[in-house]
Amino acid sequence: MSENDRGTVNAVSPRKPAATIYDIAQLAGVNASTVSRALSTPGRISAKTEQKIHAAAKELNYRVNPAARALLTGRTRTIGLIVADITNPVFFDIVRGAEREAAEHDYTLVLAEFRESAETEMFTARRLIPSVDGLILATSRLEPDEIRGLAEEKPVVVINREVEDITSIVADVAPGVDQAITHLAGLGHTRIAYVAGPQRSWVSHKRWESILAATARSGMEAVELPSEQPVMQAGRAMAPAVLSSGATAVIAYNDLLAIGLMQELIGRSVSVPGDISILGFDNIFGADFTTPGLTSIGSPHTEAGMYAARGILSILDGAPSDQTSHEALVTSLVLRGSTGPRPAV
Amino acid sequence: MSENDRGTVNAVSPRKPAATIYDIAQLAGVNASTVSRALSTPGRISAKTEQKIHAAAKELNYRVNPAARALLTGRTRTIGLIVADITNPVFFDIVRGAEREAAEHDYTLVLAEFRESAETEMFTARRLIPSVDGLILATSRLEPDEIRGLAEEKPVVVINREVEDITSIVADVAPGVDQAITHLAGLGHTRIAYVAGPQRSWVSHKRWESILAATARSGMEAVELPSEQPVMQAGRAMAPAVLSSGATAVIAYNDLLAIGLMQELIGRSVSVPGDISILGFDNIFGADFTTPGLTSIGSPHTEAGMYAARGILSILDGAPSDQTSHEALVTSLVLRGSTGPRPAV
DNA sequence: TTGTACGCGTTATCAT
DNA sequence: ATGATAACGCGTACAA
Repeated sequence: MSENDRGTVNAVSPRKPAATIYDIAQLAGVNASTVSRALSTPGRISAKTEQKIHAAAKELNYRVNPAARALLTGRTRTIGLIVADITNPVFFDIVRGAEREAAEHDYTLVLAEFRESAETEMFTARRLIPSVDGLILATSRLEPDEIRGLAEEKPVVVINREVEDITSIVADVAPGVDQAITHLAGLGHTRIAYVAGPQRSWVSHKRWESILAATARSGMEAVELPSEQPVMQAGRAMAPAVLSSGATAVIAYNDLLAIGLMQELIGRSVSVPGDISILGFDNIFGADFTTPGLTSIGSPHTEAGMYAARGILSILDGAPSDQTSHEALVTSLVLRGSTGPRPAV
Repeated sequence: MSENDRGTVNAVSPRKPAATIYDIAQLAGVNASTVSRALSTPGRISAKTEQKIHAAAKELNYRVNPAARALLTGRTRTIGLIVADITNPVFFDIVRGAEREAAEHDYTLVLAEFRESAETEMFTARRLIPSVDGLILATSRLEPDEIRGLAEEKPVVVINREVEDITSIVADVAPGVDQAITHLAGLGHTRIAYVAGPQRSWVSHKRWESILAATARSGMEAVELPSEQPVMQAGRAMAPAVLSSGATAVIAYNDLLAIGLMQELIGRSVSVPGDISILGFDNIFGADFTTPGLTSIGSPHTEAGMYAARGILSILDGAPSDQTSHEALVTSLVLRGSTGPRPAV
């Protein structure tokens, strides 16, 4: 019954409570509303009292209470970013870009990862959406309708996906693929294999279509080889199919597949790029760890994250949300050692 | 003057405002406070009205307004994580662990990156601290006093660093190093080189001390070689020093150094592990991209992030904040192909 | 068991 | 130019 009963309270709060505008008002000898004005609408106040108020604020180490402000304004100055897998190297550049752009505009990034089903993703989105001003979905497995539903509550931007009525950030694959095919054509290759990603992957199809178009333009042949999963092990497993495809250059759906394939080929004493050239997509962290380094068609992931955050901010500023803005977001070829001249027959 | 003047407003808010407990109260025909109780203190309410309220809440798709709750309770259910560099592979596992643990307890992770000076870090911390319940500093360059100052406002936990009076999460290097040295001893090595990290790095010294102790115990020699920066290029530059050191096995301060060194050695036709064995620290993403794969002394980064978040939560629950809790957080050896028998002389 | 009333810190609308 | 006051949504002590 004693006041010591709730020992937990004491243990947490030798912390001094944060100063409020009332504390400042008292210290500066003015009204709290004057303090608020001095701090949020500078210039509307006599220079002298403004001085005093700022001095008092600094002395008390004042910073606004975001909750109080949010309660009134409805804005949290926070952007949520939901990714499937934080440790996927494709994502941390996106995270970085979004965080950078947010911080630039004095916004804060809230990050969440869903590792399971679309159900988990929806759960996560629902959990986050009340506390953010907008939501970025970096690799959503949600249905278009679900995404549009979220967008009715708060601004939503998707990355690497196209959803009607939703702002989406997608890098244009064509330039990078064109560079890659031109590069390979210049090296004398005439038959290309594409190790595809997951059947359901919209991105994988886009990449394949782009390759088809570019090879056709260069008078080359292209063949698509289905793979199991976009991971290294699956890449290794593709070696036989690749070897029997007759292709002298392989483009894999992503770098992990490419690296696995390359390791397996080298393990079988197939020279890369002597006997076969290998390219990946994404230019992930570590693509330069391999020997030879992996030539890759890279997307500007950081920029994608930045544009996504910027998209949220501009919707908050009143822009329509259905504009797809891939402009200025293009892939490009990153040349390393895994591509070389077509072997003499 | 017309009501169309503020066109921006219209553009943003075809969005329906979120439902409040008042909306639920009206729909269920009860008072708002009853709704609040039904939702936050289940059981204190007649089963029948509780049913009605929950039904109404579901129908209106109600979720609490975090700002309102935070204003009242002083808790945001949010944990801030500040890292120097999101794209450093050591960090995303930390991020993942912290996010996972936070989500587990219905907390949300706020992420911020400072890429510059300690000044930027302090600025970032100050920006974040009003809106979070606690702060994790993953690689702080702040002075101990600065960190303690932050800890006066909100719970603070540091990772990979020890600060007096501050909960710190540091993996115990010894077990991993012991395993590594035992492994190398078993392979016949007797002279080890340590390619050190930055002079000022507390972690690098710890690693060196641990190596010294372990090698002494095994009757081996160890020599420390200073490097410029913990990056691949610097690792490449270490090749001559390593070769002239007389060591048959090298442990690098981190995997990037190790990979750079390995690439350079292989480029000089030095066989790895035939002529020299190489180990790194951290077991980063991509350590298996190299040929041979890099043997590395790994830390459980995900767990570190989890423990850090858990530390914040337990301080919030009333635990003292000065307990250093490295228990159960130990390094271990991840064996790959870059280590092998000592070459015959 | 349920309703009433107040306060959290801030901004905005009045009035002075 | 500045002070007084209401309002944001929620939780809770108190009253009924």
